[in-house]
Amino acid sequence: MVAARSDSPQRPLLSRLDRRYAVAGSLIDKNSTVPLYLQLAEELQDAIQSGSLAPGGRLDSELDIATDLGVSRPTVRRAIQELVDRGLLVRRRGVGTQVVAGPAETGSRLLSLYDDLSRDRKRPGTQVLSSTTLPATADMAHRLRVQPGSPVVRLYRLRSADGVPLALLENFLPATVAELSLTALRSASLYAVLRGSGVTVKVARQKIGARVATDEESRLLGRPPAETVLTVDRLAFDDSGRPVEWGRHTYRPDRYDIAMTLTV
Amino acid sequence: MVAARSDSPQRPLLSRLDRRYAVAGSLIDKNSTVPLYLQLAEELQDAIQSGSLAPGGRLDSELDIATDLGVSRPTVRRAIQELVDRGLLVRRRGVGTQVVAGPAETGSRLLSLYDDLSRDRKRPGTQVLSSTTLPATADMAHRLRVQPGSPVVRLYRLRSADGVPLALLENFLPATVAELSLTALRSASLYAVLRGSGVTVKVARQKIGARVATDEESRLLGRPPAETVLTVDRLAFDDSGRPVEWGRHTYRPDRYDIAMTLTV
DNA sequence: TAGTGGTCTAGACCACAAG
DNA sequence: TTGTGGTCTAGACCACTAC
Repeated sequence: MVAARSDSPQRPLLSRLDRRYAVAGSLIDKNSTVPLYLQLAEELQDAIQSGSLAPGGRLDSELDIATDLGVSRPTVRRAIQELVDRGLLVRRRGVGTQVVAGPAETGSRLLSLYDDLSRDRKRPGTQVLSSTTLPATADMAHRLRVQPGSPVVRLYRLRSADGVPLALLENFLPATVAELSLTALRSASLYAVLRGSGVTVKVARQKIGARVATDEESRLLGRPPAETVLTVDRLAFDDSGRPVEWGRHTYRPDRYDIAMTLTV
Repeated sequence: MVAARSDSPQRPLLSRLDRRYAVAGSLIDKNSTVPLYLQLAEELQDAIQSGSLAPGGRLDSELDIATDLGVSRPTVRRAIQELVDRGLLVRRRGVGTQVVAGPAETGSRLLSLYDDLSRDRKRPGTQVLSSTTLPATADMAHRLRVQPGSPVVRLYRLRSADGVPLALLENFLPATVAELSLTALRSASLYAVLRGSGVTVKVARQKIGARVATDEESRLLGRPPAETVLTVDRLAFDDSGRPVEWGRHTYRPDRYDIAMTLTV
């Protein structure tokens, strides 16, 4: 409701502002450790997803919101930009900011299958099929920027949702990157485990494709032979720009697809 | 080269700054219509992709760059943020900004297949197989936020690269959105044609999956029956947040995959 | 003409990492 | 302690849209 432009223009501007301002005090907490622009972004997202801000509806101007909330315009702009990046708002100069139509999609469904499943309340499970250290092939060495022959950890995991096999995850990591706890890997995503070891994944580049499953993949995924699989080939980098993980994943396309929001 | 921190710390700081400053004048043009932060972002991207800024290399601090170039720190921050979003740079507080390893990937490969192919110099071609207006089914009406039965344009196109069939593109648009020139569609992307009609696509939500091709798809794509196809199901919105296009696309996975960069 | 978002400035204080 | 990026302020001018 806050920052929602009234659809009844006959109501005086000032009283609308005043009414909102009375609520504004509870909106953002300047003493919180959470940045103001993130607090405001979350408030706006809640308002959109709860329907208080209807699709097609216009927000108040950035300056109005800033005045109402007692923050600066750049802070408001940054909050709005967050939601533009998430595909929930669109802006036009000379016009204003409007809510994008359609259902409020949830998270990314891009980087962590485990977290995706958790968010969808799907009860994720992980079976570590194999965990070995082997010398880097030329291909691995090239991708991971290590010397050929240097030790690389290979993880091979079967990810399931509600007990049904969903994906085969093959990952390669330079052995120098981290010691991995197999126990932890059963109940968390690889990136979460890495974070616990001080490795922060910041960027990933990936390619999505499709092909016919191998016999092994079909067997492990509990599918008839020669079915289709969705594939993801990913290289992840940490916060110093160094490659820390190369992943080749195959998904059952009858039970999973990759969702994303694009902004121009 | 500009803004590259020297790897030889014995060189005095001041002379490094002076040397860069001499170049700085040609770097950005304050009278250009191109925003300063975009000019700087392009300069930095060129420096990274040309190898002047090596993977793992550190940039000068934001304040140093701002001083050198004679712009404010927020402008420099915004330029750097652009490249962080593109997955070329990573930042750590207390440490600095570093270049992400790996080959400089080109564009998005996400929204416009036609533009992707052009960028890769692949000579894209389009055959409009069908262009009809039909009443909206319940499914179309729900997605496009129109009344069931209201007129919807259905486009069915075969996209090829260097003469080889690559993808089947089926699109539905509310007839009120735009008049589409079939001639223009043969030599441009749908979104480019829409833009010419005053419709600006700002946001799109899509799901990527895979399945076995239908007989018709196999025939049109010039493939044996029952091969795998990569599928994209997309809903696009214009700059007022209104749904303007629903697309169902199928790709030959042996000749195309979907590449993207993710940032956390 | 009035109002909107887009860009830019010149400061400030802070949390964090490293020496 | 020093330097880094992270956040925030309080202005300013502009291009564009709608009336």
